[in-house]
Amino acid sequence: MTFADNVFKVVAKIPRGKTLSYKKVAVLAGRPKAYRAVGNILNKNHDPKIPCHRVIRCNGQLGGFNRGAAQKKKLLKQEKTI
DNA sequence: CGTATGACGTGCA
DNA sequence: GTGCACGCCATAC
Repeated sequence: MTFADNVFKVVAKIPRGKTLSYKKVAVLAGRPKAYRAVGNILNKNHDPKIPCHRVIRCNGQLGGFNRGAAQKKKLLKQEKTI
Protein backbone atom coordinates (compact mmCIF):
# COMPACT_ATOMS: atom_id res chain seq x y z
CA MET A 1 0.00 0.00 0.00
CA THR A 2 1.80 3.08 -1.16
CA PHE A 3 0.85 6.68 -0.76
CA ALA A 4 -0.42 6.75 -4.33
CA ASP A 5 -2.67 3.79 -3.64
CA ASN A 6 -4.03 5.53 -0.58
CA VAL A 7 -4.72 8.63 -2.62
CA PHE A 8 -6.60 6.63 -5.24
CA LYS A 9 -8.52 4.84 -2.56
CA VAL A 10 -9.49 8.07 -0.86
CA VAL A 11 -10.45 9.80 -4.09
CA ALA A 12 -12.45 6.78 -5.18
CA LYS A 13 -14.29 6.96 -1.88
CA ILE A 14 -15.47 10.49 -2.54
CA PRO A 15 -19.27 10.35 -2.73
CA ARG A 16 -21.17 11.90 -5.59
CA GLY A 17 -21.78 15.60 -5.32
CA LYS A 18 -18.94 15.87 -2.82
CA THR A 19 -15.57 17.43 -3.42
CA LEU A 20 -12.33 17.19 -1.49
CA SER A 21 -9.31 19.42 -1.56
CA TYR A 22 -5.86 18.06 -2.35
CA LYS A 23 -4.85 18.75 1.22
CA LYS A 24 -7.82 16.86 2.59
CA VAL A 25 -7.05 13.94 0.31
CA ALA A 26 -3.45 13.98 1.49
CA VAL A 27 -4.61 13.94 5.09
CA LEU A 28 -6.95 11.04 4.47
CA ALA A 29 -4.17 9.29 2.59
CA GLY A 30 -1.96 9.63 5.65
CA ARG A 31 0.40 12.39 4.45
CA PRO A 32 -1.09 15.77 5.43
CA LYS A 33 1.93 17.52 3.93
CA ALA A 34 1.96 15.58 0.70
CA TYR A 35 -0.86 17.37 -1.06
CA ARG A 36 1.79 18.19 -3.67
CA ALA A 37 2.41 14.56 -4.35
CA VAL A 38 -1.33 13.97 -4.50
CA GLY A 39 -1.70 16.14 -7.56
CA ASN A 40 1.48 14.75 -9.05
CA ILE A 41 0.37 11.16 -8.60
CA LEU A 42 -3.10 11.80 -9.97
CA ASN A 43 -1.60 13.59 -12.93
CA LYS A 44 0.63 10.68 -13.85
CA ASN A 45 -2.13 8.22 -13.08
CA HIS A 46 -5.11 9.69 -14.85
CA ASP A 47 -7.12 6.60 -14.02
CA PRO A 48 -10.72 6.79 -15.31
CA LYS A 49 -11.86 5.08 -12.15
CA ILE A 50 -10.51 7.99 -10.15
CA PRO A 51 -12.94 10.94 -10.02
CA CYS A 52 -10.08 13.41 -9.92
CA HIS A 53 -12.59 16.07 -10.93
CA ARG A 54 -13.90 15.76 -7.38
CA VAL A 55 -10.53 16.81 -6.09
CA ILE A 56 -10.30 20.56 -6.04
CA ARG A 57 -8.10 23.23 -4.51
CA CYS A 58 -8.61 24.41 -0.96
CA ASN A 59 -9.78 27.65 -2.59
CA GLY A 60 -12.76 25.78 -3.95
CA GLN A 61 -11.43 26.18 -7.50
CA LEU A 62 -10.92 23.25 -9.80
CA GLY A 63 -7.45 21.84 -10.03
CA GLY A 64 -5.38 21.27 -13.16
CA PHE A 65 -7.35 18.29 -14.35
CA ASN A 66 -8.73 20.75 -16.89
CA ARG A 67 -6.47 18.99 -19.36
CA GLY A 68 -9.55 17.25 -20.63
CA ALA A 69 -11.75 17.09 -17.62
CA ALA A 70 -13.18 20.54 -18.10
CA GLN A 71 -16.29 18.70 -19.17
CA LYS A 72 -16.23 17.12 -15.74
CA LYS A 73 -17.44 20.43 -14.40
CA LYS A 74 -20.77 19.54 -15.88
CA LEU A 75 -20.43 16.16 -14.22
CA LEU A 76 -19.97 17.89 -10.89
CA LYS A 77 -23.08 19.93 -11.48
CA GLN A 78 -24.93 16.78 -12.41
CA GLU A 79 -23.70 15.00 -9.32
CA LYS A 80 -24.62 17.98 -7.24
CA THR A 81 -28.14 17.50 -8.41
CA ILE A 82 -28.25 14.05 -6.90
C1' DC B 1 21.30 7.66 -6.27
C1' DG B 2 20.60 12.56 -7.35
C1' DT B 3 18.14 16.11 -9.82
C1' DA B 4 14.11 18.16 -11.66
C1' DT B 5 9.25 18.60 -11.92
C1' DG B 6 4.29 19.25 -10.57
C1' DA B 7 -3.03 18.74 -11.00
C1' DC B 8 -0.73 22.76 -4.10
C1' DG B 9 -0.92 25.58 0.11
C1' DT B 10 0.43 29.28 3.02
C1' DG B 11 2.63 33.65 4.14
C1' DC B 12 3.78 38.26 3.24
C1' DA B 13 3.74 42.82 0.51
C1' DG C 1 -8.62 41.00 -3.10
C1' DT C 2 -4.36 40.32 -5.87
C1' DG C 3 0.49 39.00 -6.81
C1' DC C 4 4.98 37.01 -5.64
C1' DA C 5 7.95 33.75 -3.26
C1' DC C 6 8.89 29.86 -0.39
C1' DG C 7 8.17 25.20 1.42
C1' DC C 8 6.59 20.57 1.22
C1' DC C 9 6.12 15.54 -0.66
C1' DA C 10 6.19 11.70 -4.07
C1' DT C 11 7.19 10.30 -8.72
C1' DA C 12 9.81 10.19 -13.07
C1' DC C 13 14.07 10.45 -15.53
